[in-house]
Amino acid sequence: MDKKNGKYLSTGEFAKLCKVNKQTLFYYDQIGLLSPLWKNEKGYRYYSIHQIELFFVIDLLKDLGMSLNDIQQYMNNKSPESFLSLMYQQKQEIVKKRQEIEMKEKMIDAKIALMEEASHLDFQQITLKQLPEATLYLSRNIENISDEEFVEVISDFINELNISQLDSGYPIGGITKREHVMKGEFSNYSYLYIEQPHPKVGYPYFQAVKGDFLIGYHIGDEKTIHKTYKRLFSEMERLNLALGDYVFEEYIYDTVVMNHKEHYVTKIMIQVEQNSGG
Amino acid sequence: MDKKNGKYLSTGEFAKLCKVNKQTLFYYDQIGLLSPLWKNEKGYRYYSIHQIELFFVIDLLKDLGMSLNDIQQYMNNKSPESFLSLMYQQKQEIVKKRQEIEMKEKMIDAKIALMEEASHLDFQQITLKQLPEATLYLSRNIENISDEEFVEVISDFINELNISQLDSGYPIGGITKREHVMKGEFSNYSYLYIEQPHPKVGYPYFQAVKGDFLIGYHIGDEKTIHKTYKRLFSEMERLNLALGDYVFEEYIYDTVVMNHKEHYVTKIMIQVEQNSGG
DNA sequence: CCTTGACTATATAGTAACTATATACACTAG
DNA sequence: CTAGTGTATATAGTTACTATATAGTCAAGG
Repeated sequence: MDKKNGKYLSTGEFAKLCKVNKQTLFYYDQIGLLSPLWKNEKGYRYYSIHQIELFFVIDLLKDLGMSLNDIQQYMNNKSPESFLSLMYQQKQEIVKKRQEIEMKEKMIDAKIALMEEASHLDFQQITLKQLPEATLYLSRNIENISDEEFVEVISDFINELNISQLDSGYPIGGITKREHVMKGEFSNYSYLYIEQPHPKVGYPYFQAVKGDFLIGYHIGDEKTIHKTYKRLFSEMERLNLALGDYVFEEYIYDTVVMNHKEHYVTKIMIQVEQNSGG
Repeated sequence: MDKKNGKYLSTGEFAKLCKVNKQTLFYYDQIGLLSPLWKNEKGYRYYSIHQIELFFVIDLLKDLGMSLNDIQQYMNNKSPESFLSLMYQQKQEIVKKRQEIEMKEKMIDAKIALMEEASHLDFQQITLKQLPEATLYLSRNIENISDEEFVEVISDFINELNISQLDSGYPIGGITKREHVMKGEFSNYSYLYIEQPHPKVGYPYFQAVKGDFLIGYHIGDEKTIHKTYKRLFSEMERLNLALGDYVFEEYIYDTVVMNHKEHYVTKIMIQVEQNSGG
């Protein structure tokens, strides 16, 4: 693997092989990270073809998030043993990175699915649907809490999602109990939730009640949501339906895709039952 | 999902929730990427809890390699449609990223395997082994080429590895034909090669001849490799073996783990056959 | 022999996206 | 009313390049 000791590569040639800017190699030489095997009397740099391997390792470590400084620490202290232990370390790093990327890919998939679905919806329409069982991750109970507590809860909830890698990319929703809805406290949520399309085992999930839901959409600020609830209630009456145990609310369009509150869209899913005395 | 319109978050609180430096939020405000919902008369910033969603999307896009400038272009031009097309775009990006990471993980695995193996070797030992079939990716034929051509070939080879994602992390080796070895031209390689432990389909591979190999290690500069060949040849004579069709050479320890050429280790694998007139 | 063009070099400044530091004002608890 | 924590702005520093300006080198062609 060393046939042609005679031929060395100029900075330009070596840069092309490494697929980097020539300036980058000047820089690496300057900081002493990767210097050419020799310089001629005019200061011209000449790299050996073997140095490409070294560059590739530097590039790999860089990609894995190591700083040039840390890489240099290793390079000043090369040995098969230290390289091996470095590789074991980087193996752990890359596994974490891969898992993060896989999660982000799922998040993107979820956002695409949500947006595609939304694009085919008529927000004026009120529909009765039997929803399939979905797995939800819940916050702790948040009935009747104060503003400060609410912020704390949502912070904790988001932290849990981060730590346990449960941010599926689906919106965070709120669950309101029948008793609060009856009193007109539409936004007195009992729980926050996030749907888990690929549930992991070993976490305390809330299995969403499968069942019939009346689904409608509120367009505009949350403050006027009672109007939409009113429309939904009349529809329930028309269809001879009774309010079930829970109502689910989630944003379809929010600050991520809309500039003004008037254009936000909230999906309201009211659990319903056939009225006994039909 | 909007219970507590009353409570806003200060820069510090919001930063904690986003898991970033407070300064970063100042910076985002300054460049107009993410500004608080309102500022009070003293200049204090107040963020809505909903803005966390926006931050998460910014963070996601940033992780996927978008510049803050490009993210801002989107943010100035929000709509469900543009968000959807952005997500489709980013889906492609992340698939590429995932594949790259998977490849790098395999490279690290390969380097760990190689280093582990090497650490258990006695480089003085000459051994006779039956090697299992391995899949190799070959360069074009490079017999008797000039220095300049050699550099060109190795450049092309490395480019192919990059383009076709065939850099397995295994060392690049050289194959010498019997006829050149007989003439003492140990480094007049006929091909360069790289082992493919997880071969992809649809590429023109060279299936390494399964067979018996005499394996020895050369320590030091490639220039003195004839000495090691001499040792190997006497061993072949002692064992009554004849030279087979090919010899494989690859670096075990090189510039990546050693500082001086005297410590480089080259593995020499000579294909052998039982002498007919034993 | 001279010029042209493509290379090489150094030195310096600019870039993105923070990050740290210095200084000053605000608010809350004891 | 002061100490401690928070907020703000302004400015400088950081990493890993990247671009620009200026100048020397070299080989080929006229």
